[in-house]
Amino acid sequence: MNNLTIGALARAAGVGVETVRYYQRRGLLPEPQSRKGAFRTYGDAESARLHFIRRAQTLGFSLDEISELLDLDEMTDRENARVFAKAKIADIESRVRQLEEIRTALESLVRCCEHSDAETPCPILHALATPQPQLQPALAAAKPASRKTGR
Amino acid sequence: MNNLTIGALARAAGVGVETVRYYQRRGLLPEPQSRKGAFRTYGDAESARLHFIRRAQTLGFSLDEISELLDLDEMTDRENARVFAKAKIADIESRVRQLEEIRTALESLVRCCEHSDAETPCPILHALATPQPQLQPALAAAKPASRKTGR
DNA sequence: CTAAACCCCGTACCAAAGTACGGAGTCAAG
DNA sequence: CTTGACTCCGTACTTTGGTACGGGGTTTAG
Repeated sequence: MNNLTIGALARAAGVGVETVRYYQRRGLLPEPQSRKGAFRTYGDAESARLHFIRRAQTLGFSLDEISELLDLDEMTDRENARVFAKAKIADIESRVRQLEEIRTALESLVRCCEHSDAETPCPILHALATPQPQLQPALAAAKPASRKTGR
Repeated sequence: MNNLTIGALARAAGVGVETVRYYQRRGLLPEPQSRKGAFRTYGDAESARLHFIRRAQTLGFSLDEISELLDLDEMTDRENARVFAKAKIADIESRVRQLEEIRTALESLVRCCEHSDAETPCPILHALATPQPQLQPALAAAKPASRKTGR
């Protein structure tokens, strides 16, 4: 319940005031009811939400997807929430697997070059890009909208 | 060395022809020298590169970052490549850690709702968004450019 | 009480990553 | 040798996720 103004909230999350307002317009952050005089005040809940949004974003989730993730929290339909959450988990696991493949390749690159400063090429990333079984958007499970990869 | 036209290449990666051309303009894909008549032809190298780009993208890397990753492959300056690669590895590990936190939270959500279909709220994501120690862009380590999170 | 710093709200503008379109040339099948 | 699908190239438009600005009002430190 630490009462923050929009500016303090924004600063705490390392974003601009305008960004906070933008998220409010998008419905990612609620417009708070509490006010100190004419100014809105924000508490820990909003702050946590904002931090979550930024974190999820750096991980490649779009604001729409983040919206879905946040909605899980308020869902009253437990059955549905479970299904949804499981889809998200699968998606996340797939991301982790792919990141680890890339990391492994980068590690080979580092090791490969460790003791030689030759100028021979060292095509590691080549191995990386092998025929992945075509990653399908597990995220769009419930809503078929947005991203169309094929055309 | 399977000779593909741009259309076949694009289809194989699940993108549009325009996207391939866009990547060429950005320098992510080379414009091939080989031609069959008046039409350019593409081989496995280009195809692999394209697949890699798409994969990295879904993981939240920007095209500029992907460009850097791909450049590692061709770098002759081993010393520099090593440093660069290590920074990328650190970044990837941080991403993985964060993804796993989110997964853990989602799993709690699933378990928490497993046996109760009550309508009480179940604020799991709340726990997720706890005061993360301010994620700094490890990616911008070598080049301070682009993303300015603070203002 | 006043000045600096901050909020409110609206509209406009921006960069990244495509996507669409259109006219012209080309290739391959029938 | 024509027809349909595809390529080439250029320019223009779109969506996403913000930023910037400007004209107010408000707060609070001095």
